[in-house]
Amino acid sequence: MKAIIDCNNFYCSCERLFRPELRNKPVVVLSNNDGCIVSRSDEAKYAGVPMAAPFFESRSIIALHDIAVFSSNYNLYGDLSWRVMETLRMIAGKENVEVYSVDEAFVDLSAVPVKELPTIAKKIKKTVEDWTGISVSIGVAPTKTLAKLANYIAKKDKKATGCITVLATRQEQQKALQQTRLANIWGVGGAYANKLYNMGIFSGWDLASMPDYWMYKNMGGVVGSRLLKELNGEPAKDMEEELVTKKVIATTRMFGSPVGDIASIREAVATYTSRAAEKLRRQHSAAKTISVFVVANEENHNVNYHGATHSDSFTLPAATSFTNELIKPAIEIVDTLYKPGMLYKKAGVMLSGIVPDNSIQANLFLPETKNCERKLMDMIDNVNFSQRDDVLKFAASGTVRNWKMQQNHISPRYTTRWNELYEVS
DNA sequence: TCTGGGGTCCTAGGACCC
DNA sequence: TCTGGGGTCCTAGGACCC
Repeated sequence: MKAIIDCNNFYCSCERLFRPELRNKPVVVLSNNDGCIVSRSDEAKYAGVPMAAPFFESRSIIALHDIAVFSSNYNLYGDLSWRVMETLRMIAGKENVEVYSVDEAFVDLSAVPVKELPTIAKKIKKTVEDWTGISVSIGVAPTKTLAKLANYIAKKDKKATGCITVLATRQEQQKALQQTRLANIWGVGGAYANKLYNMGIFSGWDLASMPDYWMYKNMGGVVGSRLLKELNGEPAKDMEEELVTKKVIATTRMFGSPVGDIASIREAVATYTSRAAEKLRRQHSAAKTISVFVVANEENHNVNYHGATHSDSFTLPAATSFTNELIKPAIEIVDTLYKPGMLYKKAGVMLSGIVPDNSIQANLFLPETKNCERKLMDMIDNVNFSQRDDVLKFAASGTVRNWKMQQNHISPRYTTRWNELYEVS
């Protein structure tokens, strides 16, 4: 059996942890640049705030219900996420935990007798909540997909389930599948859901009853076959090893407001490159190819028009993880993409052709300067990581940074900065 | 006029996830 | 006026090779 442990309204819970007066009050958290609503407390959901909708569209409903608004504070969420995951690793054993996202983890419970699953789930829930202050929901079932389904049911009616649902028998699974619409099944997105509704397939159970060749043909080949197995209790998505190395590393951002001067765009791209290189070094990799794109801020021609994207890439003579070696080609690409007189609203950097970094330790065969650069990178990463912020940066990244995103409702970094520490009076 | 068979690698695009 | 960011996997199709 597998469990999925999912933090309830994670970003909102993090904010409320340090603002106890907001407990039982409606709260929302915004995406980068204060663009969309990405997390809502239960009270905000009841008030009718839609998920993933633009912030400005909900302003009136937010004012009406006196809803607390926060810009996203990734320093805070990252730190609390780490605490939750550490707790799970301590309870279940490191090798049985797969961190799936910032607020979710799968836990392998195959060693636990079926009878004891509800008790264990309760224990996990209580421990995480006692140790971190973050409430969680838990779904348990034989496969990852059914565990996600169990978790969906646990969250849907928190009072009835106590935020825990175990689907151990086929009868329980059948009932759950029958009462769940397709779009809420893990692995069925909007495009497939519409297609299936038009074919007269509505519930998870309908889908689980289709033949394999049909799933292969209509649901994306082997992806569909795997989904069918998972729905029928046969694991097709295994627990994954921790520390899988990413194959693409991207850092992309909207600007706070449209930007026209090339100096700012160079700064932004240099900054994104630094961040991407940092992610690269964290997984002990080096990249061979860097691509850069900019998105123009053009007039809207239709609803779905998001402006023209211009991109180019550069393949390095050898894979590297050194920020300075990546910034140089990145800025050269900016210079070829940039058109004077144009306004831009977004830029991004992508690193690919990722290979293990073989110069992590001082390398006898490299010139001494290379080994110094490696030490320099390590030092920069250590300082920036301990502060959870860019204390040290390359000059190309700029100091004024007037292209930076808007964060008009940001909360303090309570847990990662001494001078922003939560105070008890 | 007639034009093989089998393979690899790469890229773009579509679907999905949180 | 104002709509995020960062990933994954898979397939199809083209280029190229012998």
